[in-house]
Amino acid sequence: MTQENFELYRGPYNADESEKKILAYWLAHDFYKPEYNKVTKKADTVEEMRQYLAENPDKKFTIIDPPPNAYDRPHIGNISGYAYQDLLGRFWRMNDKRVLLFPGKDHAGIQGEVVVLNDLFKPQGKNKNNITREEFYEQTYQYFTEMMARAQKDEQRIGLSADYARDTFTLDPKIVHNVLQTFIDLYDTGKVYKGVRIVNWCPSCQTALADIDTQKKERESAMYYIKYPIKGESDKFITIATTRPETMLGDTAVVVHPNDERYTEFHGKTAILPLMDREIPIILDPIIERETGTGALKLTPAHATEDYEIMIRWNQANPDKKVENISVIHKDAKIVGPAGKYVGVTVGEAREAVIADLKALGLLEKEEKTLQRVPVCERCKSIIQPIMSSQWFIKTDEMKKDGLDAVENGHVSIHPKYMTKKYLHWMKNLRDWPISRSLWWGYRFPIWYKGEVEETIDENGQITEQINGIEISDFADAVAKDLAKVSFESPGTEWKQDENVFDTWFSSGQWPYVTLQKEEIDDIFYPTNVMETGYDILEFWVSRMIMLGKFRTGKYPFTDVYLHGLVKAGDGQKMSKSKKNTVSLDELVTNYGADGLRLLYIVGNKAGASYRLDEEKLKGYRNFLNKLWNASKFSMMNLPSDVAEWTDNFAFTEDDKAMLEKLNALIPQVAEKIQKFRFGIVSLDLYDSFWHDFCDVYLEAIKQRLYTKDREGNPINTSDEAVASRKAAQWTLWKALDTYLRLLHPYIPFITEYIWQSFPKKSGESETIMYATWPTAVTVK
RNA sequence: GGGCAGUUAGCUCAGUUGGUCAGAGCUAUCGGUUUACAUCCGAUCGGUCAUAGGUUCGAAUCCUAUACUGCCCACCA
Repeated sequence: MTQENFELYRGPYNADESEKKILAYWLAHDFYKPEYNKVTKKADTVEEMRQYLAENPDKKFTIIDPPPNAYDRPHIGNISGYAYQDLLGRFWRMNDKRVLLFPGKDHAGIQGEVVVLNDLFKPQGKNKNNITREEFYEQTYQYFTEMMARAQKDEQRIGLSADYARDTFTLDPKIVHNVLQTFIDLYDTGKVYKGVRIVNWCPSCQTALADIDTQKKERESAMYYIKYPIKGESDKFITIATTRPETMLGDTAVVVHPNDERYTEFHGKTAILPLMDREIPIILDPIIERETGTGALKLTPAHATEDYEIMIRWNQANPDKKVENISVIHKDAKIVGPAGKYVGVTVGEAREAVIADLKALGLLEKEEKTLQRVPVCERCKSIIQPIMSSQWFIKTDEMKKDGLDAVENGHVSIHPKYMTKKYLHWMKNLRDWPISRSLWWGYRFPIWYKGEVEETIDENGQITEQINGIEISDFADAVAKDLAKVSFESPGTEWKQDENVFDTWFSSGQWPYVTLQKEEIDDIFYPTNVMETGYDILEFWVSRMIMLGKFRTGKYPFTDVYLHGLVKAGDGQKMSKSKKNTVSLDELVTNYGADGLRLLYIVGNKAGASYRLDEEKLKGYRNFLNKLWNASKFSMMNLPSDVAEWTDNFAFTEDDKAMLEKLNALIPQVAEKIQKFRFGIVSLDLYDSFWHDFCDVYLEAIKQRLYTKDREGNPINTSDEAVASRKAAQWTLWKALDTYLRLLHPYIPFITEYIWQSFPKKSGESETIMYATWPTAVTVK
């Protein structure tokens, strides 16, 4: 690569063109690899790197880049993360560390599946009913592979100096195997179990949905007030209010607030469930709002999420007076179980019949019109039925201890600090983690059944599971009866694999070590140093990485967590396609340069704080790049090519000394603040110092000393004194610009590299500024 | 309802161990420059740092309360 390619052309700085040239230069070398050896100026072998880092364990710096959704180009928010990750990487690289930024792409579970069903399969007239699971997986994998290549280009364009040769997809076979191994380890150590739990069930898609996969829809509905007689007191009733009267068939209790005087007389008594004539206890829970409805809640634990929670709470506090749950709605949204004459009809039909029968009995006190917000399936808009279903869980009681220990005892620091409270609050309230999802796109459970698995509801409303027609009490029972196995491979042709896939967070929660293990460099780079991500996934992702990392490797996966704020649209609103306030990455990079955009992400911003995509600021940063460009051109017009080699005692003036002193103060300040994750704040000082101290003050002050000709072209400054003064100014100018370029490189890598290419350098100096060393103070005499 | 933040010049925001911290950029007004600068430079205007108490020799900075704003979680029987 010759210098002609990087000449300081006339006119304003053209960021787009210049950055593309620099990117091509970087990518043509091994600069992004931690194997790069700045002494030999080529990449070591992995073994040489291993050796070197074994002898110099403090010389490594690792960030695992959060993998964005592979099916799309990274959005403005993902890109902002890269700016911070890359800043840290470049800073430490200049500070003599072997830096590994590890890129990846996520398969994105349910979101990914929805996208391919709409964008890939629907246009072909295909859906999950007319293709096989294998076809689906194969085509989707192919589609994702193509999309990932595109996403990688965007990462490169923003300047992320990641080791792209190691770019890894979450469904890479090696990763899959390793993630499944973790599940098997969890199973072997008794930390995973299959249990019955309430889930959001979509009767149309025939799948369980995570809360996040549901939407709320408003609809006209009626509130029914139903009188439940009190046992042994024929003239007394307790009235409940409900919008879903059909669920009363599964009622197992009535709940009131313990301090509600209206119901004190019923404490400990029993109500008679109308229509079913079932005796149900009246229990207490302070979560009940006395003003809502009648202040008395009918409890249907099998078909209402909150009721289920109340039941769990009550049963834990009252083990001797446990409340049952009774299922009366099946996966097809029809009535089943101990529901008498209503069995077999749909939920809607059951509602009408129940109301009619209550009226006939005189137990319907009144009904009122009301607006109800019902959960619907995000995909097909069907109304969700909460039902009991068998799901896989991870026991979190022990992992939770690790999760707390990591942060409470300072093994992992969270920036900003106040987010620690969010984390601990979430961790303390953590319950067992349901990890199965009824999807096709993801890691299928390494669980095999000998025959079909069926879930049925018996005459008592209890879920029972059968394999090949044989009833089993739980998974361990199935294993004991040789009806189920945990294994990577199929145990035989008659065995069928569990239909579920893992929750995406189960796999991405293992990302720091599975990536490094795939490359067989985990012994070198694990644990990593920093996890840099958005604060919105602190609980979802960071916490899981900490717990699973400790479980699987015995070590916490990183020491610092930096949480960036979210980028909002120019109007201060959250960016979303539906609001039409998104801006394309291409547009921003073309107009302001990747460097300009990086400055927007970083300058003046702090951890956890959101900020807006402000065009005015971007223009300001573009001007800054142009200022740097012009100041550099001016400097080089006035610098002899051998200035870097000068070592004389210079005749410094007060201006020179002031400039060098300013830099001496700035250098450690920038380094210190970056190490404390305060790089956004200190960049203001750097920005200001360059523009003001260097351009406005120093450059203007030395112009008269630099000139060798006047306006008419006559020689000036020819005396010995003037020559010595010019020399001091030239050297100071060179030293100052050299220092600013280095200090600025982690923030604006492209333009600093571009200038560096033509900048006078000492012999033996790094060809790329990426491996130039962080500046040190100059002694001024 | 629970949790976490924010409230500083017209606008967007800095100000982390309480003592040159009352700031930056943009905007506005005025002046200058064009042998680096789609310009750039200099100057000016502008805030009782949400409100009320408290701690302190001293508080934008710590504590309490109040009022707004935003985000996350739960829920609406």
